[in-house]
Amino acid sequence: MKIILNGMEMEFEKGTLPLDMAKAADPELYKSCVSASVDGKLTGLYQPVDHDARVDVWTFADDGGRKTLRHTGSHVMAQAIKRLFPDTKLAIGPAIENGFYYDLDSSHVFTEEDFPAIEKEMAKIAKENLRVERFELPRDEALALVREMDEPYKVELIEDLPEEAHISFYKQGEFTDLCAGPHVGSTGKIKHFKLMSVAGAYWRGDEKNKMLQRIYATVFPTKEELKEYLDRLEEAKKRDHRKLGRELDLFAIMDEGPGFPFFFPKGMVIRNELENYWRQLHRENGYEEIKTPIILNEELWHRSGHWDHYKNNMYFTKIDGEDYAIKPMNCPGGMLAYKRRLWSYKDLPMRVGELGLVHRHELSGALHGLMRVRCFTQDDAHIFMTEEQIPSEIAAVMDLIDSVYKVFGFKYHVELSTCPENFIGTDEMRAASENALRDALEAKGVRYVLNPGDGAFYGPKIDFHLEDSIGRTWQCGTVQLDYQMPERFDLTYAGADGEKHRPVMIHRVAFGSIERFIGILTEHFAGAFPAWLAPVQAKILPITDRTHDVANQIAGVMAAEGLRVEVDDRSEKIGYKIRQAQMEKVPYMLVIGDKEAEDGTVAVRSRKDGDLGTMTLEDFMAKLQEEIDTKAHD
RNA sequence: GCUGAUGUAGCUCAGUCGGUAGAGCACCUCAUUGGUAAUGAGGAGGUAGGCAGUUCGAAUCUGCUCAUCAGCUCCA
Repeated sequence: MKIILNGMEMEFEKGTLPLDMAKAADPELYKSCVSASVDGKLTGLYQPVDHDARVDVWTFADDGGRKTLRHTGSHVMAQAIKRLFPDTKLAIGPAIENGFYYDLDSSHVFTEEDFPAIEKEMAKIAKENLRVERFELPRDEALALVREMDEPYKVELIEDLPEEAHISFYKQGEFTDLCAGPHVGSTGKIKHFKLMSVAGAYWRGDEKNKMLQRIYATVFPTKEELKEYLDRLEEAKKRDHRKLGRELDLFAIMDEGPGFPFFFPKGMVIRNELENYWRQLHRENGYEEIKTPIILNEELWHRSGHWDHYKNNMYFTKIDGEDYAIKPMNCPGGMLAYKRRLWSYKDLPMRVGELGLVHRHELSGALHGLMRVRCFTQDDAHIFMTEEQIPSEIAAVMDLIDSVYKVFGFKYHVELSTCPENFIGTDEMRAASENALRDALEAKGVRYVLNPGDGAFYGPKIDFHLEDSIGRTWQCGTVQLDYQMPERFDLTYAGADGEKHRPVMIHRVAFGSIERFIGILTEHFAGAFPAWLAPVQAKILPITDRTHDVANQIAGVMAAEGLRVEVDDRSEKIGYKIRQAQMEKVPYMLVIGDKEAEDGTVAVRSRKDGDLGTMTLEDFMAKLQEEIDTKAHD
């Protein structure tokens, strides 16, 4: 039969294993191969190929290889756990991004203290080097087997499969598990592993179901790769915005206000610079700005649909005996602002921005530093437009968001969420709005993940996701197309025909929330903010008391130009002052000794490149100003 | 909200068997006036997250509660 093996055309006997194909093709590949796919389907190295096919053999460097090794890792862990805690019932144990997990139901409550024992047993299983063997059973026999094994979760899984399905199992020594596979050939491959954490997880991801115990772990082909991964995690922890926020005195969340962040003077500098940038950008792109109240009466929220669909996340209050709500979103206020007068089609598209403070009652367990809070400021805007204007406005918003992320050097991915089950509009509106967003993505050639039913109750959305320091992604920007609110609020404009027409609207944010964005930014730059955002742009460090006056003069000149400077005039040695400024991640340090004081120069040190030598104050200021104006970052 | 873990000085942490707390950094004072990541000496700083309980005695054991961390669910 004819096989295209990793792009090479080759000839093999029917029934050859991908493993043997690799062996014949390339000894290097044979040594490092972990898995294989046949015609794009991941089936491993040990399922014979009996027809002409494209076979790709994967190493650990490939997704398929990683997935396969880690999947076997989860079986080895499950086997170890079954040996140590025999009454444990197994649920599911897939490979994930950086490792694998297994969901377990056990009378034993697993804690990290159990890890060494489990790891020891896993090492033993690796040493036993058990063959991992696949077998298939018809559905009824498979059911009988898992019933006999007393694995209720597996029974449930099989019961959901179609009658005629043939069900695959993998067996290694005394351990057998229902599993689609594939796996590596033997447990001896699972050598360099580590159990990471235990957590609860609902059976089948549904909070109405029983909560199982999930053990996270990882496995790598070599000791070095495992160590490198663990080191990288350690490094990433140092970038955690919660830690840096405290160390750099930017922001904090106190026990007295869970989910309600405080911003300190240095954090406020960053926040204000972001807002200045935002305002300028939006002015340039034809946006106006408004501010709507934080508290509005309850009736408004009935009209908007929030009462029916968002009540659980809202805070309420009473004023003069009347019911009021604290806004969880800015749109109803924006609707009222639009309705203040009649508009003409000539006024559209109307782009109205608002840095709006919203409050949402998030579940306590969901709170996470600045990333997930209970009050935050959205850099919101509502665009009111005619239907014809939809494509160009969506495209413009996507470009705007892209340009914002480019300024910071962010990579991001895009997701399209379609209307949810509780969507409040008609089927036509659902189709029109979903198509408009899909068309916009496709016209731009943007690759996206599809999330069916994840949109807002009033419409579908395109989300922009940014990564945090340990690879978790957070939704920041979003573009939502909405036919609903204009309907509910009876928004109109006068068309060229003199008749009233209904506008369509876009809800959109670029930062998402200023708080979350600052959290992501802090981790992205590891606290070393570019000069335009840095709370202190230059720190002036006199070497002795003799140069204090000159240092203060320099600071005065710079501050007069709007630069953010501090003078460290403590009687400490220069090395100590530098160390401290360096730890504060101040972009520039100006060392002022007798020499500089006499010449009227400054000795410049950059936090990144160290000593830059001596230059005139004017030259340094021009350089710094240039860096600020271009929003340059490392 | 759910599962598990954690909570000692501003920060990072130690504290054995239950006998009312200790270090480093930071802070303050004094001396030192120094050239690119830590000068030295001294001082101040804590109702042990909170509330109960057990005990002659609780940071330590128990219960409840609050907060945080990891994950699930949910979301900007």
